[in-house]
Amino acid sequence: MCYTSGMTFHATACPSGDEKVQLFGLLLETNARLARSLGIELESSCELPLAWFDVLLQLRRTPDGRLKMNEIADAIVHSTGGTTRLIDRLEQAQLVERQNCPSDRRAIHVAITDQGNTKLDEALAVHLEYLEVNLANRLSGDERHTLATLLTKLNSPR
Amino acid sequence: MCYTSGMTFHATACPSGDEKVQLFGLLLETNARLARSLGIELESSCELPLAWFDVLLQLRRTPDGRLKMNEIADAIVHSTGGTTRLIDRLEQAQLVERQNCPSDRRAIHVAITDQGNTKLDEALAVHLEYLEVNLANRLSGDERHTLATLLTKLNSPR
DNA sequence: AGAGTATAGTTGTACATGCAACTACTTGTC
DNA sequence: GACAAGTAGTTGCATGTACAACTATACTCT
Repeated sequence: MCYTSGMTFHATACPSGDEKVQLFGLLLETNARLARSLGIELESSCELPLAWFDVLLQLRRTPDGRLKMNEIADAIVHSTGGTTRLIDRLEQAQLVERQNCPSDRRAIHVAITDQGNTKLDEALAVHLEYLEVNLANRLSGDERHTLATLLTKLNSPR
Repeated sequence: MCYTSGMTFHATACPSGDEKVQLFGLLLETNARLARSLGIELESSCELPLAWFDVLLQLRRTPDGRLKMNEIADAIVHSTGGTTRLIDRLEQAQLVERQNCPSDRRAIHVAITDQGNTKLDEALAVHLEYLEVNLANRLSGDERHTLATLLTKLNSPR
């Protein structure tokens, strides 16, 4: 289809080659490759699954190292059910702890522990090295800035 | 940490706010959100899981609608084991079929069927509409072109 | 205050995926 | 031509995640 000029298969003018479709595919693929290689790296150097790293990083970014379950779920783009069990595992590994929220008895605060902070520092060192190879080597500072801008637009709601 | 000026927690100068770390996080997050929303869309309008769509699209892009197992696995960034079962499901749904490869008796050709082509056309219509809303509405043609260029660089091996 | 609705989080269940071990075939080397 | 090494794909098993149903708490409106 669409390749050999003589063939006309699908009446719909073959949108599989559409510029937007290709771009979207490229985004999915790039992400999948990078996530996979980073995951392997983190797992093998720190025994830290990428999802755990992501959680710890979100907590670190917070002023007091603490987020509610649903905030975590949203930040890491998981279901709330999935997040419950993910946090179960992180808590069992003593990297985070659940705390009651005084103002809302339904809510749970998830706080990073000292062990969690230590682990995260370790992982960040690995991550930074990874980024040197996989980001900085491929994109200039300007390009990274542009990419960040474009992704932000893409990511914005509505 | 790194936010309130008075706090100095981690001696490592807090790389969680590093520009590259943030960019990488943004990439993961953007991708996760888009993949999720597209997945929901495709599933609800076409009963087609995103992974199936991805396989069909890869096959469509090929001159003769056919790929070997390991080519598919690489293209969609799955393990070969995972790909085997994914193709099992697609074959059971009669969207693709396995064919023996005459020149290498270990290899299997996976070919898209007529039903697969029909389903893919359906899904592409939904996808195109989705892209109009989520891509074209947010990024101009130039921006999309730039994004494609940057992602290609990121995706390139080495 | 009470009824109804909304929200936070957990749990049962199903399923998709990765990894490692395996079989079958091919290729290279002597 | 036989043996070793490499490659293609499948399978057992473990695990991580989503979805939907559920419990418990908060909010709203009268």
